Amino acid sequence: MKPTDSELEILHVLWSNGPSTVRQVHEKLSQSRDIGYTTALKLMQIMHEKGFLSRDEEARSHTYTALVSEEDTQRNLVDRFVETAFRGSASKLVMQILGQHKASREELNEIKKLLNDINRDSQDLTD
Amino acid sequence: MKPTDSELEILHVLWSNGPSTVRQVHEKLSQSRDIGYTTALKLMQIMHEKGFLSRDEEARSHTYTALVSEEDTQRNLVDRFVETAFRGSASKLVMQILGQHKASREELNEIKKLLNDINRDSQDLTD
DNA sequence: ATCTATCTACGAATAATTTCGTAGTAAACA
DNA sequence: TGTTTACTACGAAATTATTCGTAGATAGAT
Repeated sequence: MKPTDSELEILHVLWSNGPSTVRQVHEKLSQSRDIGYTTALKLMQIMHEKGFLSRDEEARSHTYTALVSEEDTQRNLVDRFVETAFRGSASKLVMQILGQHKASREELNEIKKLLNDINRDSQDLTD
Repeated sequence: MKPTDSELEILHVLWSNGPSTVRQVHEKLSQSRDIGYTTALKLMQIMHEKGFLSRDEEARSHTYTALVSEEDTQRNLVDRFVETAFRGSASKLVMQILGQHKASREELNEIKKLLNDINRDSQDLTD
């Protein structure tokens, strides 16, 4: 299933900080936007019901852990996004980004390296 | 403003087929999913209110035209998507797609060409 | 002229998301 | 021990998106 935008915010916190309590997540979210504590709590409870998070109820303040990996989730989101926004053309999306100069020179070089690796397998024709 | 998924479907029809009536759009949408005529009508009326579409009311069946371009819209959507799903890292998104082998060899070569053009301006270091 | 098909407008039901207040409980502290 | 603090659970309001039915008007066909 697809996490909502708010749910993604929470997943990002858990992915970078590891298992956390509601308070820890709320503190993090508060840095970037206005959000009440019980709002964060409710969201995490719903995510638990949905199976996105596991919950350790040993301590009074429960500790939540992401059950979905960042990679899998992003793969899923990208698939959907390519479908709805680019009618299935992943390369059109890539071209769109690269054309916008949204990547630094280092990043471009990294991407190019990756491309070279891929092309090595399948007979590169451009160079 | 951000078009919803349903609105995007309609925009795609108008982008590829040009100005169309509700009936024409509905016929196209019906090919890929179940949707009532008045649902399509309502969606297009709302999109008109939101400023996504213009409407020619000369004839009894109104003709709608997209007021936002495919390029601008996709740029916008990509920006949002990179922000919410990849915490701002466009290159991570690109790597994700390329790593998935979602592009054909021809597409990969096209992308590589584009990268070469970009690098030409800013002193390529990888080759 | 009447009937039928087609169109728009509009209201409203449904569902999903986001938000927070309140209540109740347990821990920590004074 | 009694009070304050921190936590969960729950209900519910507000918002947005999606859906379609019905009503009314207009054009075209018989």
